[in-house]
Amino acid sequence: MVTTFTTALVRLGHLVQQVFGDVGREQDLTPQQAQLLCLLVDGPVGMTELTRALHLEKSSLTGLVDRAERRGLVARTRDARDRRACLIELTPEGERVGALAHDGVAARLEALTGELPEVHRELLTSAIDGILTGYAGRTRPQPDRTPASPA
Amino acid sequence: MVTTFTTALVRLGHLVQQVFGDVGREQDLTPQQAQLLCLLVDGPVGMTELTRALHLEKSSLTGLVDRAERRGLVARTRDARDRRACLIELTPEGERVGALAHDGVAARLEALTGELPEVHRELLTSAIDGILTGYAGRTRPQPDRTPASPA
DNA sequence: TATTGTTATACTCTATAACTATA
DNA sequence: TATAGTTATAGAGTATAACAATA
Repeated sequence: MVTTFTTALVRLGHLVQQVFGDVGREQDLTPQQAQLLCLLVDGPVGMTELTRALHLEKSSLTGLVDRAERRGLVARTRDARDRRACLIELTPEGERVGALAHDGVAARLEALTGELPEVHRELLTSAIDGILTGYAGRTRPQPDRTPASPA
Repeated sequence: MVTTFTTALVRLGHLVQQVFGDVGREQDLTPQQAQLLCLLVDGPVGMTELTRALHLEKSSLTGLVDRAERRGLVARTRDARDRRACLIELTPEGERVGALAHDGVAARLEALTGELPEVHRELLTSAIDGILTGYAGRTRPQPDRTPASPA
């Protein structure tokens, strides 16, 4: 079915988006809201860190958080140490929905990959790890036109 | 850095989205337009087939094609055999930009994965292949609540 | 009747630029 | 001055429902 390695990667990317969309729809969340909630299940996160994790401009994130707050899923709290900053945390309802979304994504991906031998899973995990490390930092804000030289 | 396999898959999926965004930006395309153009580089495709490939409602696709058409990147042609249907094809400008986007995505992904041993690349490719086969068909339109039984 | 695609409508998502408040 | 976040604005993306044209 799939021919080249890069084609496989592209399709996998689409699949992951689709999974977030499908899972989000079950909880009446947009894919973006589902991703946001999944990021917050481990505890409060600041706006700046969220922009990096979601690859969004800060104003885009403001809107995303606004809508999630309006739906009663998250809350802003001022950071006591830096009064410019704020932390985004899940409300009780956000915790509930976020956990369902998080587990839903994990369950779907587990179901899809459950037949892979554990050895392969570990191998692939570390391989992906290396890929991710390679792209770290080279995101939009830096107009870096040397994609082939990691130096 | 990455702990679980599913987490790795999710991050890899986000990376692919990011690559489409970065590449698209260079050609002044939105990520969605970049994906559309990449799908059309092999030849004209009908609307219905595009909705499946992009996982969009038909009305959403109408808008996406409208905007791409307004930018002179694609053109609609009526299907002679079925006069309800139409085929979407790239304009000369769309061919140029689409090829740049397509090659840009491939180049970035190749650069990121170039250091992986060929054996791992093949393993990852076939693993993704299996994953994709598993999810095929079970998309939004069918409210199928049995994710574990491929029957 | 069913299918292909569009239109109307209402949100959501996103970026750029300008701004406020704090560091 | 620099950083954290918001506001204003404009455009793009998306889904639902109703529709037209063709099969």
